[in-house]
Amino acid sequence: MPNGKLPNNLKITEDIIVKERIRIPKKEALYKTGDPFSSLYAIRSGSFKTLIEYSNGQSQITGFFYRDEVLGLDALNNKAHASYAIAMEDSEVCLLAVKDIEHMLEEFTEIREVMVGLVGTEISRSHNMILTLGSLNADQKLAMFLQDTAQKQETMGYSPNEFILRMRREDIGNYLGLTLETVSRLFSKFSKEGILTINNRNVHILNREKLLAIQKS
Amino acid sequence: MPNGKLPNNLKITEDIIVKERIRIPKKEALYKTGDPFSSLYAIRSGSFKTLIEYSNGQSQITGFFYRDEVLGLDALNNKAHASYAIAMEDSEVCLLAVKDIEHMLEEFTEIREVMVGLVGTEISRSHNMILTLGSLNADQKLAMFLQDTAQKQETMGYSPNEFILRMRREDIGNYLGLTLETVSRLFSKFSKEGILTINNRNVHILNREKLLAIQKS
DNA sequence: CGGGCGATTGATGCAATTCAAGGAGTGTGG
DNA sequence: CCACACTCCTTGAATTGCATCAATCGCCCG
Repeated sequence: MPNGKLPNNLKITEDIIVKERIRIPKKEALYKTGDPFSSLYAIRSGSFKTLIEYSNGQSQITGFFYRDEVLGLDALNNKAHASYAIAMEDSEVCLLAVKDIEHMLEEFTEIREVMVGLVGTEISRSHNMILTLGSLNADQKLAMFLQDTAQKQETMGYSPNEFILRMRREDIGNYLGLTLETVSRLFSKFSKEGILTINNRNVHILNREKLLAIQKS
Repeated sequence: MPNGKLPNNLKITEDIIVKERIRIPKKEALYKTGDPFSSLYAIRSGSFKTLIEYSNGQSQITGFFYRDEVLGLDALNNKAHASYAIAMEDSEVCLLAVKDIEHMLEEFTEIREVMVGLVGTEISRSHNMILTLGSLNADQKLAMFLQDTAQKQETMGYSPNEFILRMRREDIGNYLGLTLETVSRLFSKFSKEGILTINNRNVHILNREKLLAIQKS
């Protein structure tokens, strides 16, 4: 499970994991800070952003999530969500209702393994984000973001070199610790350098080597 | 378990958790990137920093850890450590040898609860770090760091307002995404403003209110 | 007591932000 | 289906927060 995905062969009693689907319209919240930890959520279609609110009203996006990824682990700590999950487009999720997560872990080896994988993935994802925010410059950050997005596209079975961004410039900037203007300028710069073309939110990566070079510079 | 601590009442068969202590001298590694996931480590005395190495040779400190905190969760993902843990002073840790972590989880409800707590704490700690790195300015970052350190001191039963920093200015800077010079200047500035006194690594916080105000500004 | 690492402080530079204006795309209601 | 409004994006110019470069100081520790 390299990317926090649930395996397809997961067949669990419905009493433990309810495969109920729910629809979340664009811009609406799947969960909010303080919501009790009642479920994990596997994305079946669409995409989400997760964000933390800071006490002065600002907020920080902590991740973008796509099909087959799992949301909600931030509530493990104290049984309440510590962040918001907002749909970036009309989306569908499967509820993995956790009536009692300890109970669930007790019963099924399969679930245990899955949970350890999911949690491990989230930890390493977060550490990677700390690395990005803490030590990369703006060019490197955006290059990293694009590589990451490309890879997620590929994982979903789409072309890694041609995709639609689901979020605004402002969100990308917030996520990377930059302003929306800087993000926009970087897209223009990368475009001039022949690394990609960008029309509104349609990205076409032309030179992945160069992107990698920037990221590692 | 608000802070990733192991409860004192933890009594588990030695076959599962070996309470063996090992000593790690200052500057030496408890584990390195790539080391197989053989144990978790509970700090019994001393302190550690954890860091990720970036492909170009730079590194990013992801956390500072003190007595009763647990290290090693970064290996959950793929059974190998993704970071370094380096002792900042002569330290002692208890090995929580994980011969088979799934097996361990299977046997003991207590361990399951502890693990969920530890893992949840690490996730929320990481998210908090993303928030700090992504959206705070230099003053706010250092204020946050000092508050955090003060709180950890208090948790350990020491005065939250008077403590010794175990790391160099360079490490604080690296951790916060700043240079060592900026950190030094900020200490001087805070000192001039009567927020604290600092002599070398001895910190005395004089005005915690002001520190909080900076952090939330 | 001397060597060396760590910390401070100053001068300068630059990357990214801020402020500002205009343009382009999207959706909605007439 | 068009017009208007609104949100999002781009680009330029000025500003600034933090980094970089550099010199000196001072505290340990052998």
